[in-house]
Amino acid sequence: MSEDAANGAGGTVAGRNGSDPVLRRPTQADVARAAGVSQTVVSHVLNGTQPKSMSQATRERVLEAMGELGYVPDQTAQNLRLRRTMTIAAVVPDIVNPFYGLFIRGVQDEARQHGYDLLTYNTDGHRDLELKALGVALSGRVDGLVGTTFHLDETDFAPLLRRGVPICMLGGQMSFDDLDEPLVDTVSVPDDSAARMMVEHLIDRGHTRIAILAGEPDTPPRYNRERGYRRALAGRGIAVDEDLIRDCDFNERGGYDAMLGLLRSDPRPTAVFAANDLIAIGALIACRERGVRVPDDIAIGGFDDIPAAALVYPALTTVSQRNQAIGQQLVRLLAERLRGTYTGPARTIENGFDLIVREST
Amino acid sequence: MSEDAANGAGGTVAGRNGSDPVLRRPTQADVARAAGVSQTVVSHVLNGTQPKSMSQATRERVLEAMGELGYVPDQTAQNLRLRRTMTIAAVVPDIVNPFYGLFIRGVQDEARQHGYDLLTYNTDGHRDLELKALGVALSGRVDGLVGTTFHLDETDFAPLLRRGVPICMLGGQMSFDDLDEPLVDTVSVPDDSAARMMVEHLIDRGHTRIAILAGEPDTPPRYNRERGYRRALAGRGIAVDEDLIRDCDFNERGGYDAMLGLLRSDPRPTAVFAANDLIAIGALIACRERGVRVPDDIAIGGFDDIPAAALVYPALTTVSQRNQAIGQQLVRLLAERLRGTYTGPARTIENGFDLIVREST
DNA sequence: TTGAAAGCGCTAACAG
DNA sequence: CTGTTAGCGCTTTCAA
Repeated sequence: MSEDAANGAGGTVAGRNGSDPVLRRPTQADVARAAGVSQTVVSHVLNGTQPKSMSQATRERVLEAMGELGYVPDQTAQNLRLRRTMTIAAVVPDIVNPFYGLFIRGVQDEARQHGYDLLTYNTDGHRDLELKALGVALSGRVDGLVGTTFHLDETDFAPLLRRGVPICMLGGQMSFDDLDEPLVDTVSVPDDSAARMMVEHLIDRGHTRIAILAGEPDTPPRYNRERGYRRALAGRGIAVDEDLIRDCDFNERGGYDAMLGLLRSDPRPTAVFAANDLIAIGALIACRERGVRVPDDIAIGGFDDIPAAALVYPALTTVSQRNQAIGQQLVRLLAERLRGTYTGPARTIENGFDLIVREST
Repeated sequence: MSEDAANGAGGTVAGRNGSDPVLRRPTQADVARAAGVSQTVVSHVLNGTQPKSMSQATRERVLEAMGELGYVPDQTAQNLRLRRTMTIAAVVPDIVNPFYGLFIRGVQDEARQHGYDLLTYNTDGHRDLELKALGVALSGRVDGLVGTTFHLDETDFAPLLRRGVPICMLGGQMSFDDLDEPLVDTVSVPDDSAARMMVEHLIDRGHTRIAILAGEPDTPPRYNRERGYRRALAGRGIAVDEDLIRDCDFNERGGYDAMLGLLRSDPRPTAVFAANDLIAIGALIACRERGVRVPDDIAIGGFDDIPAAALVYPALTTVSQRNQAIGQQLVRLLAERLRGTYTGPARTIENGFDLIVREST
């Protein structure tokens, strides 16, 4: 109502294709006109600049005009002018995977804490989509980047870094994790040590014929977890049977299919280490269907400690990555760079992990 | 390297607080200078405007300069100029809830299809956070809005609608769902009918003493699912025992706690309808702990068909909302409005649902 | 076939 | 205490 009147001549704009007319957003100029001041003043009361000097009367007049017009500052204009968007991007393979869902939630909460919005990208672990996600940072849409990628290396990140866009990644999954001098801040999850701990737990339970449902080939998690598996066996003097190392998709279906294959092998393994909980749960289901008792006939260990791990039957022994905390941690590192609080070389924070023994082993 | 040189005088800018110097992003002006043309021409080759007229030679020179400088158009400038951001916002209570995780994934995929990026907001079902999410749309950061809110009504959406920002919501959860003339497009999930179907299934199994773990008070899902529950009982001539209607949080903990309460009631219910799968899973765990067999002693039905529902033991009978499809559907509606392909009155699409009978009932 | 210039809405240096 | 002015990087009319 008052908004309509105050917009003055030409205050409305034709809706596209003849729908209801749409109001033009009021601008600072509109507010200034309504309050009888210059646009500058409006900007100043908006931003609280010139704290001492402005007269109380003017400020109130402006505030009132803003209220009447329903003025809301145009972020796109602020973004251009201030050269920042107060938005960060989070890149993950798949938000539906509870591990990344929790991770994103941590990112989200921490980002809000610092006043940042969050743009999310699912890459499904495909390089082209991962690159596309970097593109949004290159085009100035976001101020920084967190997340994890499977197929990017330092040269992919370089253009961003050169332009001063800070990047903080979930490490231990990055291809360039082995570089001497990391280029981006990372929270590193020591996948190999964690995997090793899990497999050693299996060995401690008396197993020697231990299979691994290793995940998708050519991905960092796969690589690191398999490495941990091999080291655990080697450390205890157990020979690796390559036939016990099985590829599979990182989800229930993958675990289910691969487990069926494993059940046909002779002799059967007495324990299996699944590269993530989704795989482990799929394996659990395969066993149940085939009448194989867990853990009596076969022990199954998982990885990630997603919420469902505690809920399946038998409850899954797994390794916790504290994923929500990782997301928060990452944003904290990023925020320090965005604020300029920290400007030093790349940092690596080693994330902890816990072996969580439940019923499946 | 070439980028450095080509930026020419003043091409670098001091990093904040003395870190490595950071390159200024090349602009169209930089490209124009390098190619010996005007900025206008650069813009034209970038956007393919003036398709016929430009000389091949010029175009190539410009393209080459772009490549050398590593030019990427500044989205914030485009946003301001074009008055659109190619970004939409998705508002959900909690992305960690698999129902919304899947929903978001659907939104994400469909949005990318149409060239839109996605800004996500978790509200935890709190009105203030829901309003904050609307704020980003008001400030011009996004071109449209999808998602679901618990505590907003038509008056909250009005300012956005007035400004021509299209909104498409997951209905059946909205407070103004009962309005004669809905103001926003909705994909409506008929919670009440679906809940009714579930409860009737329980009755068909011979149960008459049926409890409901109803979820959080004063939320639309709670309201609608409880209504379906009441109607099912009424329809079969079963009196409602108000003591069998229990509040709980929409998660496993809530289901667990409420179920323990229910197990203490005398006489015990022989079946319980949980307002979502997370609640149902919590209830399952409570039963297992107390040695109550499901479904023999108590049958449990859920709602949502999250992936874990098929994986718990016993596998959960539930009702599927086809949630990923809902997200896609919503974005499709939104995209039509953004493109101007559709400009008519608000549409409501009734979403289907399926009763999925597994082992828990 | 190309270029000059206006302006999207805002911030901030500077002048009065 | 308030206003003038110059852009941020881009698109798009209009003129040459």
